[in-house]
Amino acid sequence: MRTMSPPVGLPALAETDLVGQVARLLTEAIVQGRMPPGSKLVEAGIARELGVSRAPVREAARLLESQGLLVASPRRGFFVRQFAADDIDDIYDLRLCVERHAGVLAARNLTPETRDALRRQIDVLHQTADLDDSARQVEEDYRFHRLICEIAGNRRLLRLFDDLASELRMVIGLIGRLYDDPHEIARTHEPVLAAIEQGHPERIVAHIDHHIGHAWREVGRLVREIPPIAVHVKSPT
Amino acid sequence: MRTMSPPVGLPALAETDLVGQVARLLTEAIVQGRMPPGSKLVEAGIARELGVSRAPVREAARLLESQGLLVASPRRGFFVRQFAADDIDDIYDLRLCVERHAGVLAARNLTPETRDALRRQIDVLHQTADLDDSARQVEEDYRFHRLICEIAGNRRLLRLFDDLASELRMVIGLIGRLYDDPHEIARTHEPVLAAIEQGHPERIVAHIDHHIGHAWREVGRLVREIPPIAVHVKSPT
DNA sequence: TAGTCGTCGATTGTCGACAGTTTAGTCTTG
DNA sequence: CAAGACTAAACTGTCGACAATCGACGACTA
Repeated sequence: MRTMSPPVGLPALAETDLVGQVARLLTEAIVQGRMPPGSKLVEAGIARELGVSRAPVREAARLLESQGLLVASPRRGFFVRQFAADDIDDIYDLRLCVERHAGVLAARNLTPETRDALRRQIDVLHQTADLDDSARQVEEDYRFHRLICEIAGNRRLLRLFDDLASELRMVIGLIGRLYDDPHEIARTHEPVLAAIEQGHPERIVAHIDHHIGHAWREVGRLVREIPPIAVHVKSPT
Repeated sequence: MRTMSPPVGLPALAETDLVGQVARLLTEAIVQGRMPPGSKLVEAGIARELGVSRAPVREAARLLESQGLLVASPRRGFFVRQFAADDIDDIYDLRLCVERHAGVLAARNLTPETRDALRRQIDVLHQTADLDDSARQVEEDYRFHRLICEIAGNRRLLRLFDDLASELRMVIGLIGRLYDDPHEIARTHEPVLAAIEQGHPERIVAHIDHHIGHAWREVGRLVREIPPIAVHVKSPT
């Protein structure tokens, strides 16, 4: 009798994963603000819109639930997660914790190739700054930070970063525009990279603290300014 | 003026959340090693055993998938996650990152009550050490570390800790017994608490590093000793 | 008129069924 | 005897259906 070989993490050849596709679409809709926080996810509606039955939609919703983008309220359905000011603080606090660590690890693993990748991404940030495309700017910003986590070489850390980023994208999306001066933001990434190249843990942490701390304060301020997050949407509590 | 039904202390009616119950049972079975890593989750089997249909089982499986306890292999089903030595390193690395941060935050938020709670938990650890109940010992150990994360006051950080703990319990469960001298382990928690009471971030980090680093090396060694866990298991019983 | 109760449409939770795929076991062939 | 082909059983992915429940609205009462 042969032992059945369990999955070993190779990229699935055929992307026939319906649940995965639905999950991706839902995630997109949520972080882009098309499904605002507090709004109800009507299973039948989504299913009809996508031309599938409710089963895959519910399974996808469970994935997002475990990821924190949706909250399940028994017998009332799934609702898009709402963020209070506390949540912003929790997220940024954790992000700070994660990125500090990632920065130190990245410095340890840095190769000429990965260093160039980081530099190129800063170039992209500068180029994007001219486009006046806020969403794109935020996206490229995250890509830089994500690169650091990739270089750190801890897959679980990377996944955590992605989860946090989803939530932050969602918050930032509903704030509207974030950057007053995209070029300024692009520049503030440079000392972070410089510190990583130098390799002094203390300097790395200090610069990351400064960089992310700034975003934290900025987002926190905006969230507190616009506390009534809309809306006529039905909330689960 | 609105006449809301005045709260009369009724214990929120029994959780009829079938999916949640199934998820809890599956989690338990996995971390206890009754469903060994690599084994296949046969939906119909689980469903029959629990007296439900496959739909709730699949939804529960999606929750565990997003949590990392199961991996989905399209058209082949769900499998209990397998851990390689790399995974152990990733998990402990992240845990270290998280607990350092939690320790510093906990020191900042420490009150007489929370300090006493930590002390009491160390007492429990010493008492449990006499029982020669390895599983219980591991559980109480985690409870101490979890307390620190609770005191830190970041809900997302706490959830992350719980997720990591699930995975670690699973690994430790299949290693078998971990503690040579439970009393020794209990004692090693004391300097951590002392550092938190003192409140010097550097001391806190240093002691947590020492404490968790020790576990990391120990578990890593054991995992490398028993590398490939051959799986002939087709379905859990 | 404010608050409560009853009714009805809308939605969720769960189930059983079916088609298509994977797996295990057997047989064939070089 | 090993490797490959073939067959049957087992399993997954998805669907549609149905009962239970929720939320909204209007009728009723004090």
